[in-house]
Amino acid sequence: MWEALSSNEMVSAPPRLEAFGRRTNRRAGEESALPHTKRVTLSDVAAMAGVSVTTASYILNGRSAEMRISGDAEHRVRSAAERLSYRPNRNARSLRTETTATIGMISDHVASGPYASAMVSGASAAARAGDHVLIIGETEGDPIIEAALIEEMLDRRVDGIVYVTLATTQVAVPAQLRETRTVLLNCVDVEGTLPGVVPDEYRGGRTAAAALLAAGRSERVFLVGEEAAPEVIAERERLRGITDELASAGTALAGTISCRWSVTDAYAAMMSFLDSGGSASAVVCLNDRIAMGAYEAFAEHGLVVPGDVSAVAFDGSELATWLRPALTSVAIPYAELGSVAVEMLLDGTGGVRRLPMPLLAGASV
Amino acid sequence: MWEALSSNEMVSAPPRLEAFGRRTNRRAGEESALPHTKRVTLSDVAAMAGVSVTTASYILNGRSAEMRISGDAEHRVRSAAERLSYRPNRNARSLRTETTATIGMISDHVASGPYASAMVSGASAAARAGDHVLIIGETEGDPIIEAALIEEMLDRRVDGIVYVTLATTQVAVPAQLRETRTVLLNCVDVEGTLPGVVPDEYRGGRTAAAALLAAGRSERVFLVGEEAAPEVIAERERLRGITDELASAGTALAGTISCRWSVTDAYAAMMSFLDSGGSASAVVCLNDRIAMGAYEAFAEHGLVVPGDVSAVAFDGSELATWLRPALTSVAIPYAELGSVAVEMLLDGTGGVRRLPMPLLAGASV
DNA sequence: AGTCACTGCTGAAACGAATCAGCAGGAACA
DNA sequence: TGTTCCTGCTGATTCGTTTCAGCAGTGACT
Repeated sequence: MWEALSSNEMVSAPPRLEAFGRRTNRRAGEESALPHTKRVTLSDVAAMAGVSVTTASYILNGRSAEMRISGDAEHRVRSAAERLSYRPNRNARSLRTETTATIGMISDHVASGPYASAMVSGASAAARAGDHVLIIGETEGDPIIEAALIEEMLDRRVDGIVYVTLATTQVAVPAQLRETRTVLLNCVDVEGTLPGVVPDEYRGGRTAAAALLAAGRSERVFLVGEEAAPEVIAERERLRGITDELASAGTALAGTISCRWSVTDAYAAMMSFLDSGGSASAVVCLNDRIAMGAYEAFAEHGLVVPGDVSAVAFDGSELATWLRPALTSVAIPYAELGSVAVEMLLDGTGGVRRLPMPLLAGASV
Repeated sequence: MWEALSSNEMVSAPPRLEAFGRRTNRRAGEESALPHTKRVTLSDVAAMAGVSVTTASYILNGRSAEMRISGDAEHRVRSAAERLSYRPNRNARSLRTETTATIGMISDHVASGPYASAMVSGASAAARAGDHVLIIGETEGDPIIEAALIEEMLDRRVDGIVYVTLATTQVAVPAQLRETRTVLLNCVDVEGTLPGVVPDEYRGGRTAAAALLAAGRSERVFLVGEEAAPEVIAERERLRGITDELASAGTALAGTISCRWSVTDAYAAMMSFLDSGGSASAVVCLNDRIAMGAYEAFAEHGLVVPGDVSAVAFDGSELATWLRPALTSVAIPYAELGSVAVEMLLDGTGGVRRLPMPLLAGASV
């Protein structure tokens, strides 16, 4: 019914498998030690099925209807591909199509630190769901490494780049990023043009304050944490949310206990606050570690959480569940941030998305 | 002195830059919206320098001496490349050379969890140092995803794969991994053939025990943690190290307080131990979280660390420094594990390397 | 004058897929 | 008996590199 017209004198009978396995070794004496054994190519499949490479390509790319390929040919090609366990060479395909099914992820300290690495796995999962893979690179905050990594990714013709920062900040992104599709993750573009995704810190702030208000703690509420650098959005927005929520209940923060965002600093600051006669009915800690430091200071002063003093924090890390009593914390949805960023990249969605920060209820309020 | 012989009728005078910028747009009416603007290719560089593509390639690959290229031609090519800011297309190069300067990293839960993500950044840094990039994929422990990811990476012709597990285990790796160079990270091959790198858990165990002995705690020393699944190496080796070290001082473990490796479980187990009249001079906790749970139980029983009871643990996570008093912990060198794995991959080193687990001294002993 | 070696390059063929343009052969129609 | 249309394919080109094999031109030597 059909004629084999393939260039290398093949006729209908499919050659034996073993023969094929070897045929692909073109040059003699090239049995490399460890690396890739020569893999099956499309032309092997075509030859085995007795069709042209063109036809095989159309079939395997699902264009057989459009190209009016007979069911017979289709079946022969598919089973040949199966028997040879053919897998297309992505590099060759990419060269031709200018798409690589690859997403670059450039971060400052995300993968290294334990805090936000869920962004990586969220992104990785979403990439997989969209039939892409993730190339990652860490700049360690060095602009030179950053530039090199971006070049590297552009050289590999990634389909897009996710640019991610550990802290929720405003960033001036390197100009090269505008050469490809880019989505910002956990940061926003100073110029306001690039799409991105961040936690909704403002509403998170309101959530935290609302939790305290619901428990009747509206007086002597202190904020614990440091005023952050101007490019850090998180602190400013959270504070705005807290203030607004308290105001809506006719009250306000009693003050700020200033400290860096670490356990030991928070412990020290809270100790000196308490030592000097300070008294709080509730504290809003800017992250879970600060809350841990505060807990330690409370314990040392015989203060019981939540009886004597309530605490809410931000992050929703595992640490919050480890403390006794478990800490009520407004969570940063890291994994979701990562996956949404990748989805936006693949969809082509624009604008800045703000993801809700869910309240992780503990027993500290 | 030289003649321009390039195929497209170019003569010596380098054409204007702008002309080149456009020349590469072959088909008309193809100004795509966002994605890659057509990039400069090697033939653009060659044309501008008035040499053949071959010559340009040799020069830019540093083979000019070997190929006897004149300094003049070399200079012209290099400056053309510079002016056009030429960057080679990695896909095209990979297609020809069968090497991609890419390393695949397949993990079960490494990137997602906060614990071991430093392995990723260690690997990423080492990859960068070796002029490679890292493609990551998370299997979430699912063998189907795992197989798909490995295929994906082989399709992309990675130069090698780092196979990493969250827990230090013995694994039976998927057969496909043997198609490429593979290094195991934080796990060892059941068959014993694949190279890999793991923490030296046995010596880590000795280190932990030695720290207690040095402080004079040799009696009533309890192990806290659960007997792990048989494929988990960490627990068994640590225990062997602890036992041997104590034995060398003529003593032995007083017993095991069994619990899962989490804060709450450890707290509960330690509480019931203490409630039922148990008494320890020291505890060896199989990880930092267990120690945190133990701390909480000690505090509740009015026991002071290290006065009443000493504690050492394993992991060396940040948590150890957050506790009061700071926990003495035998650290898992995650970042180093990651970088060593990549280096082994690039070097071609074989065998299983065991990295020392440094003692992170706190104030708990 | 003829051979030779050397210098400084170049043409063309890969690599593995995607895709445009077209071509036999048969059926349908005038 | 042509012409046209449809079916079911295929050849050749392209993507951007690397690299093998070879080729003019020059000077040195016999």
